[in-house]
Amino acid sequence: MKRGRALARSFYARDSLDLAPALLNKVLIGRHVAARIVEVEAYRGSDDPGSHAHRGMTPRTEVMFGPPGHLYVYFTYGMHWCANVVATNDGDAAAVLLRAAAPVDGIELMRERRVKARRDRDLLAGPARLCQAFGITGADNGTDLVRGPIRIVDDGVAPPAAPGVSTRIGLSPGRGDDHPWRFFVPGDPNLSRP
DNA sequence: GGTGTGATCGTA
DNA sequence: ACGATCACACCA
Repeated sequence: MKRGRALARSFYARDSLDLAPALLNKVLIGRHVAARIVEVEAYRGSDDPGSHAHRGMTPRTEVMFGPPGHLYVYFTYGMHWCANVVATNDGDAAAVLLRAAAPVDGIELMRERRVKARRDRDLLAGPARLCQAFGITGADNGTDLVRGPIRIVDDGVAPPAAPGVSTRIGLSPGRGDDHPWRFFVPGDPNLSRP
């Protein structure tokens, strides 16, 4: 399932606000499926009240403070996994939440993993749905995106020249919900919100 | 299309 | 107590 050139460590080694839009239209590959990233959100550290890392490093957020190009996977609402790409923030935390993607390969396997999806556009439209379709769980926390088993590759499709930008989803008022740190491919049918 | 609600448990 | 959510019911 080789669909393009693997992203090098240097690609991830930048601020999350810079990395986030650059990840649009890249291809996430792993566990016998592949999908084009169409929606992301940037999270930062001590200066971002919406981030898990806002109050400093804990066992859960340790990976977010580590080297770039690794997965930060967290468990939420008692039942869902969500995946982030670790960026760099010079000793502070930085990561990009993968919020939605468009199926590229292995769509039948995605349907098997996402039995509750009513239609194909629901397979990857949301951070927890994306993880379910890829089989990503807490066991993948801290794994290296450069080495696998989950990778991101560039297949030649450039990020949108003018990405959609909005505030982040799911944050309580006052928790950095006014920062325009969500980026998406405008008009893509697989977005978590239309 | 939109809104409202319950599920379910690790983290702080 | 509360969540970087989802599925389903219901209304439009």
